[in-house]
Amino acid sequence: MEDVQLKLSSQVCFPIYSASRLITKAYRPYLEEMGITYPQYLVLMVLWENDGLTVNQITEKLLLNTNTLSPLLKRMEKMELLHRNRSSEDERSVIVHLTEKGKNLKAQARPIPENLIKILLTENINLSDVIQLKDMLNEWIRILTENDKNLK
Amino acid sequence: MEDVQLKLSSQVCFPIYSASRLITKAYRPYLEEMGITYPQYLVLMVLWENDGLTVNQITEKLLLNTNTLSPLLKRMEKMELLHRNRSSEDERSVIVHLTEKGKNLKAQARPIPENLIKILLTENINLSDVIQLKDMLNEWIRILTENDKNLK
DNA sequence: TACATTTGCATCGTGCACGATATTAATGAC
DNA sequence: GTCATTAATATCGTGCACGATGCAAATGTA
Repeated sequence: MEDVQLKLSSQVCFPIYSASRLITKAYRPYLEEMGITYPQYLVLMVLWENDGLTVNQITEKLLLNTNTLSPLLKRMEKMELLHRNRSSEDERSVIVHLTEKGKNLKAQARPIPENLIKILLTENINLSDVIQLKDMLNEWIRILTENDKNLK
Repeated sequence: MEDVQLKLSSQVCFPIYSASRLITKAYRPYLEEMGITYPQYLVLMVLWENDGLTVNQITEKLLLNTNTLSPLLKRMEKMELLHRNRSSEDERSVIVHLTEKGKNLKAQARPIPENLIKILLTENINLSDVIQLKDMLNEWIRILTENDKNLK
């Protein structure tokens, strides 16, 4: 059989793509209770850890551009999860602060990671496998981010 | 530091999400030459391997639903990459066939996987690591697909 | 053979992603 | 100080994803 490389089953990118979608889907029931989506949950995690970041600082942490984040933050502001204010020091920057409602969701989110990992850990995959996978993906992210920068 | 689990850096789902987006982005320059997107490339790969599948058979291979695939296939038909015809045996089914144009793209796509893997393989990550990662993700996909089915 | 159920596909609405482009503020060069 | 350049966001258009819903063909059941 020729063209083995063009077979879906021999590709590594397709499993990453599918796993990403399925994981987002697995999060959905938990996040739905909180009235948020997975990308919104990511924004909240960033702000729970470090409130008062600029839009640009959030883009760097989530590896998303402003053309994705601006409308997303706008929706979250409308949902009263956060405020957006121009920085007085640099009028170009927009600083994002959590509202009380946004802060309070943290308590509700606390059990989510453990619930997810419970689904994923099986007799075939243990925690050290997961950590190894995380490290490997982070190395790829480093490479791909670098590669992307060089194309511009 | 409490709430370590809610820190972005300690999550494994976020690297999968980011890596997926970055990989799609890395594919883009190659696919742009062919005038297609990554999901369209996936459909082509499925059909190159096995032409004349029904929409349902494609959804099973790509783990996508018809509400994603129907418009996608419609766009690809408009681009003259494939034809969609109702099955005469089962009038509910739609059978998808590649056009000559769609078939011919295979030659152009042949070098893509190798180019991508060249970017990803480094001194820190070798081919057996990649295969291990692929196997692990496929196991997760199996679990998550099962988990998703149980919720319905 | 009626009729409820299931199956295969499509449509609709919403929310990402992201390239391209625009806008305004800050910075740099002279 | 003037003007080009850069930086920080925002907007627009297009293409996914996906839950919810609709619809017609096939299947199952009494």
